[in-house]
This record gives sequence, C-alpha cells and structure tokens, in this order.
Amino acid sequence: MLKTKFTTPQIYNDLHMQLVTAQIPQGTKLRSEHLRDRYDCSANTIREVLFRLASAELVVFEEQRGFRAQPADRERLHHLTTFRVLLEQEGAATSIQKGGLEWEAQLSAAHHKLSHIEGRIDEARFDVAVLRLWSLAELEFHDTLISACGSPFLRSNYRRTYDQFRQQKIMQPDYGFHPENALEHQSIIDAALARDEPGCKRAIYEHMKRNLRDGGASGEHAP
Amino acid sequence: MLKTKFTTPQIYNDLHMQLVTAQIPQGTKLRSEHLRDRYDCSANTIREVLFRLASAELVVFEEQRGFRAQPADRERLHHLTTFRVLLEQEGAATSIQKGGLEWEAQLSAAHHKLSHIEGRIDEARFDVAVLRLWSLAELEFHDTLISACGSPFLRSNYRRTYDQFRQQKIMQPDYGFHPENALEHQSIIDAALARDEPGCKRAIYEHMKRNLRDGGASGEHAP
DNA sequence: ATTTCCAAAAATTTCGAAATTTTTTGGAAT
DNA sequence: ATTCCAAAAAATTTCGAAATTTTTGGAAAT
Repeated sequence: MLKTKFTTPQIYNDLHMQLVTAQIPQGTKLRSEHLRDRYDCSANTIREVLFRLASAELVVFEEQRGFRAQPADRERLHHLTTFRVLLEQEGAATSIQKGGLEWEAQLSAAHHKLSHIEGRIDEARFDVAVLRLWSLAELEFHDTLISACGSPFLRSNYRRTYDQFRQQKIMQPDYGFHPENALEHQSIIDAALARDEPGCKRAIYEHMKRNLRDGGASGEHAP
Repeated sequence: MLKTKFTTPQIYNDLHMQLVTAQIPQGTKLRSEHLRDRYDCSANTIREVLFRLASAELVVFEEQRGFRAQPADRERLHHLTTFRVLLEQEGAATSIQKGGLEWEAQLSAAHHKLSHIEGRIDEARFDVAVLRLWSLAELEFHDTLISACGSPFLRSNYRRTYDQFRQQKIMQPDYGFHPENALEHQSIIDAALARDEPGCKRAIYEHMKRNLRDGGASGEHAP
C-alpha cells in the first residue's frame, strides 16, 4: 500500500468520512498503531484526531482503554431521530417565518441537486462514491431548510446530530435506499415554500418516522 | 506555589470548573507551558485536556494558534439563551406528560437545595465557593426538570449548552445575582407539578428572557 | 510617520521512546 | 475441567526534545 503524507486536518476529514459512510464497521477498535501506519505519522497525532472525533461522538473514548467506532444500535438511532425531528421542525418553522427570497432560492438549489442524485441512485445503490455524494446533498438540503432560523446553536447542534444519525443509519444491517425518500423531500420543500408551518412539520416527521423504535406507529412526536 | 500531581481527568475537571465560574478571564490565552507548570505534567497532556474542553466549546482552538478561553460576547449569550429556552421548554413539556412520582420527588428535592442556597446568597454574593455551589444546584434543578423527557440527546445537548451559557453569563461585565431568580424558579416548579405545560413554558421563558439581546422585549420565543 | 522586510524569540505541533496500564497467555492448584 | 494467579504481550498514555510555525521587535525603505 502506498503511504501518502497527510496533514492532521486531512486525517480528521478522511476518518470522519469513513465513519459516516460506514466504511469503518461498527464497534471497530481504532488502534493508534494501525492508523499510525496507514497515515504515516506518530501515535500522538492519531490520538489527537481521535479525540476530536470523540467530541463529535462518532467515536467512543474510554480512559485507559482507547477508542472505538460507535457501535450500531437501534435504540441510539431512535433517540437521534427524535432529537433531529425536534431541531428540524423548530428550525424549519422559524425559517418559514423569517426566511426571504434568498432562502427560498438556496432551498430550491439544494433540492434540485439532491433530487438529481436521488433520480439515478438505483443504478449504483451501494457505490461508496455515490453514497458520499448523496449524503452530502441530503445534509445540505436539511441544513438549508433550517438555515434562516437565526439560531447558530440550533444549526451546529443539528449538524452534529445529523452526522451521528447518518453513521447509525448506514450501519444498520437492513440499510437500503428508500425510493419514497425523494417524494418525502418533495413534500418538505413544497410545504416550506408554501409557508405552511404545520404541513412542513408533518412532512419532516413523516420523512423520519421509519427510523423510530416502532416505525412511528405511536405518532409520539407527530405535530 | 505548591505543585501537586494531578491525573488527566482532574486537570480537566479543574479547568472546566474554572472556566464556567469565570476564574479564567474572557479570551485568556491558554499556553501549554504555563499550565504545564501549574499541573506538573507534560505539554502534551495539557494539549489533550484542552482539546476536550474545546469539544465542550468552553475553549476555542485554532490550528497552529493554540487555545484560548471563550471570549465574553453578548451576542453569544443571546443565542445560547434562545437555544436553552427551546430545549428546556420541550424537555419540561415532555417531562410533564411522562414524569411520574419519582420525577416529582426529585424535582422537589433539587428545588429545595437550590432555594436553600439562594436564600443566603446575598450574604456572600461573589464568594467563589458559594458561586460554585449555586451553579451546581441550578444546573441540577434545570436538568431534573427535563429529566423525564426520555430523550438522552436532548439532555446531553442541554447540558453542554448550559455550561456554555453559565460561562458567558458569569463573564458579562454587569453580572450579578438577581433576587427575582428564586421567585422564577418557584414559578417553574409550581407549573411543572401542576402539570401545566403552557404555564411552565411561559415560566421558563420569563426566567431566561433577561439574557436575550433586547431583554425579551420582542417576545420572540415566548410560548 | 508609516510600511516592509528580516531575524530573533516564543509558541505550537510532531516525534520516537519510555512508563504505565490493560489484556492475553499458560501453568499450577482446586 | 475450572478457577486463580503470575508472567508475558500488547496497547495506551505520558514524557522531553526536535521540528515547524507564528509572533515580536527593530532596522531599512518609502
């Protein structure tokens, strides 16, 4: 294998990407020695990167016991989903109130990109490169949706939660792309552009409920 | 000065405490060399602790430029407040729905401790030891209030936000203890125990609005 | 007086190895 | 066969110093 010299931020980005696209399997122990070899740097540099990933909660750190990738856990996915629903409903509702033409335009653009990728996703459903593109486009769409809410902490906490959600979602043994997804995104943007707050909240809940413990049967966080 | 040997977690706790009680002034540069001297350990150990504090956002890290304590910033306090209001209103409302007798009992206990401390706070308003006790008791009260919401992520994100809020609040040049505080806490617990969701949300907003940009004049996040 | 440049000083980051701790292994006693 | 314990192996954490980068301070030029 070819060793290339990486800078610390590059190592961080590379590992982050691998974690949220499940190229590093659930619960894998992340040994400094192995990674040190892969990235051609000292154990200390790896340790530093792993600490940063632990702060993003993509990696679990235990004193004197090292680091491991977050294990796959349906319960965790459920809780990440309820929290995402809360933040996105609030962020979207406020954006609908406050957002202007610029927001609408950015939202259209993000949705256009996303639906273009979703349109040809069955051709290469499990291609890692496509998965990466789709993942970025999906995040951009949801982030743009809440981007006019005026609360930087809502956005940064949403972002952190989204990454953890994505990591869990992709790690689930029965993971697969749902074609309904594209329709659900359409419902969300339709309601948002129509300035329909309750409708948008409902569409967000409908989009995410399949990740809840009971598949959303209880309607617990429905608006 | 006496040098005592600290373990890494002790260094973390000590610095964390100093940061949220403003014993380390706003924007202070945190040099490895200086702290390394204070805690009698290597620069690397300090670096590790500072990374963890940066992940709690009490400390700002900039590549090649080191660490500094978060600067005092009214705008930041405003945004932390709106986010706290969102999480606490949601967490309290859900706890009111789901919480049982155990929750009520814990809430009473936390409020009792808090009001006992608040009762004698003017005697020693700026005593650091009292401030520390009060700060812990206030956090415990608010955390207990939302503790029956069933969402571990809501709680952990609230906790992170609270610490940042406390750091900002205490750093503000005009910081002082408000006697109304005790009454506001009373209103919150009264509404919570009466299972009055809208009332509790209103009380939470009233409790925090003085930290908003305009002192809450616009009523933006009122329920 | 202001700006630009350069060298010295100071701070941060990275390194390789030593010290510590956890985990595994293998043998003796129950 | 099972449990317990000690020794070996493996992994993590800490260290002191070297390498890199930023900051500082003063001299030269505008």
